[in-house]
Order: sequence, then structure tokens, then C-alpha cells
Amino acid sequence: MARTRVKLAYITNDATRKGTYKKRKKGLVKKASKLSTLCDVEACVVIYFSTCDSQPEVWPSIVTTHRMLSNFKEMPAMGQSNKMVNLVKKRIAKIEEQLRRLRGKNRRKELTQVMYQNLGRNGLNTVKEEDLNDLSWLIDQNVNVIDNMLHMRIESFVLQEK
Amino acid sequence: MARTRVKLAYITNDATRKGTYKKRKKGLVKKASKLSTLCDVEACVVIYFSTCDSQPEVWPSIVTTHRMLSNFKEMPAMGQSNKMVNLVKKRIAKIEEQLRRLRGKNRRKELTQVMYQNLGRNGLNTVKEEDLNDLSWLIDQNVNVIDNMLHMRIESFVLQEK
DNA sequence: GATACTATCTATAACAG
DNA sequence: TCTGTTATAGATAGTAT
Repeated sequence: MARTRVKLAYITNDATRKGTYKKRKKGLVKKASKLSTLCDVEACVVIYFSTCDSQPEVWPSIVTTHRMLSNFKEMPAMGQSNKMVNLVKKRIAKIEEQLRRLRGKNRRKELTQVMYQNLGRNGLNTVKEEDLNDLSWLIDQNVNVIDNMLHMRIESFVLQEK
Repeated sequence: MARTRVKLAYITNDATRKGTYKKRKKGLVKKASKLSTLCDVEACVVIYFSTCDSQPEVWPSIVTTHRMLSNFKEMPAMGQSNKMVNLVKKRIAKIEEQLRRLRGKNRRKELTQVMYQNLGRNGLNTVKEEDLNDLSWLIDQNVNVIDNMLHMRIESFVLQEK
């Protein structure tokens, strides 16, 4: 966006791409920060590389539940019930988003298969097939339990508030 | 950022704030989209209102595990082991972030207490104290089980790859 | 409330050291 | 590779419809 107009496509030159990434990441976070301030919203940006082993880059630093609860308690009593319901709904939304990510159709089967294939090929033999199966199964089971609980026990009263 | 420079502070006028929000959210998402394309990274933006009951606004639409797995399978065999480890590490990172959010010190106690206080005051009597306790407990228990499994069964071989 | 306009502000591509 | 500079592309505040 400056001296020349850049074509909207992957930048193949490593140095150029890294420079652009750094500048644009900074700009993106700045925009998110301003939006938060101007409109009083919580905004977060997550960036991660598909091809690199680094952890995702996140802005802002993890918004702690503790801070949210503190703010919540400071609100006038009048608004608290509704705020509480919203808090619960947000928790549900977050967990549901993770559910969608973790499950997917055939996710467990595919993941287990792919992981084991590659473990076998590369000799990481400390992990047994059963371990991977157990792990995938366990995650699915627990995720389902949480999902069911959320729907059975909370949604009913959240909806009443509308 | 236009006709006049806007002071970086909460916009109190409702119409102005909503207009600004809409414009800036669009701009933010556009920037994130460009960054993704130019630098080949996965980026996502999450925005939610503290004071409003809407669900968080998310860009892009949920990146499915299925798509990630498809991309993963198309990679040359050479790089797959490392990519697999990175995939697992990302899964761990995501779950751990949620763990930090869900747990926190005394989180269960505080949340249960606050929720029940407000439920009682506002007559939403369809929800029993035990339900809330059960729910909080169950989430914590399941989250702990997943956490333990991840650390016991995966971290060991993830670290070996380093 | 949504859309359109546009003057002006902001972000940044290319470059220099 | 980093930091600084600057011309230009891009985003948007105020406004009108």
C-alpha cells in the first residue's frame, strides 16, 4: 500500500515476505486495539504459520477469566443477571467453537490414521497405536460430555432470558 | 482517520460508535485477510461485546479440522512427520489456552457463587444450585482429564522431535 | 439503518544507511 | 537484518441521501 500497489498474492521472496509480515502484523494489532478502545469491545487476533513449528502469535496476551470476573463483580447489581447470562453464553460459544474444530466428521479416524502412518514411517516408536486411539477417543468422549451438559443444563435457562 | 482525527477513546454517541464499529471491523478483517494471503499464515479475528448478548463475531468462518487435515495429507512425505508434530503442538496450545481461561485460580468457586447469587436475586429458579455446581465441577473434571492425558501421552514424544 | 462520497488520516512498499 | 524515511496506497470520519 505504498510506493507501489502490491499484488494480492503470496510473496515468494523470503526477506520481503518477512518484512511485510512484521509490518502488517503490527498494523493489524494496532487496528484491533483501536477498535477495542473506540467501541468498547474485546478483540483478539491469532496468527499462526502452517509451515512453521512456532506457536501461534496472539494479541492481546491471554484475557484471563479472573479479570473478566473482577469486572463482572464491579457492575451495578441491576445489570448483573443479564451480564451473567451473557457470560455463560460466551463460555458456551467458545467451547462450541472448539468442539467444531476438534470433532468434524471422521476427524478421529483420520487423525489417528495419519498420525500413526507417520509415526510408523519415522520410527517414533515410543507412542503406541493404542495410545493414539485412546487419546482421540478420550478427547471425543470428554468433549461430548461437556457438550451434552451444556445443552441440557444451561441452554434452557439462557433462552428464558430472551 | 479521515475528515478529522478521532481521539482514541470510547465513542459515547451510539450511532457514531456503531458506524465506526462496522467500518473498522470490515477494515480489520480485510487486513487480516490480506496478511493471510501475502504471507501464507492462518489468521483469525474474534470480536465480542462485553455489554451485549450477541455471540462473538469471528473471521474467517470456522477453519475446519477437515480442511487442515486435507492440506496436511497433500504435503510431500518428507516433511510430514515434522508437520504432524506441529499439528499436535498446535492442538495442545489451543486446548491449553482454553484451560487457562476455564480454570484460573478459584474460578469454579467464584463463578458458581456469583451465578447463584444473581440467579437467586432475579428469580430464575429453574436452575438449582446443584446444577451449577455439577456443571462447573464437570467441566473442570473433564478439562483436567484431557489436560492430564495430553501431558502424559503426547508431550513426551513431541519433545523428542526437538 | 444502509449506502455513497470524498477529504483527510493512517499504513506501508520501496529504499537508504 | 534492523531502523528510519517518504511517497503512495488504503482506510475511514463526517456528511448527505
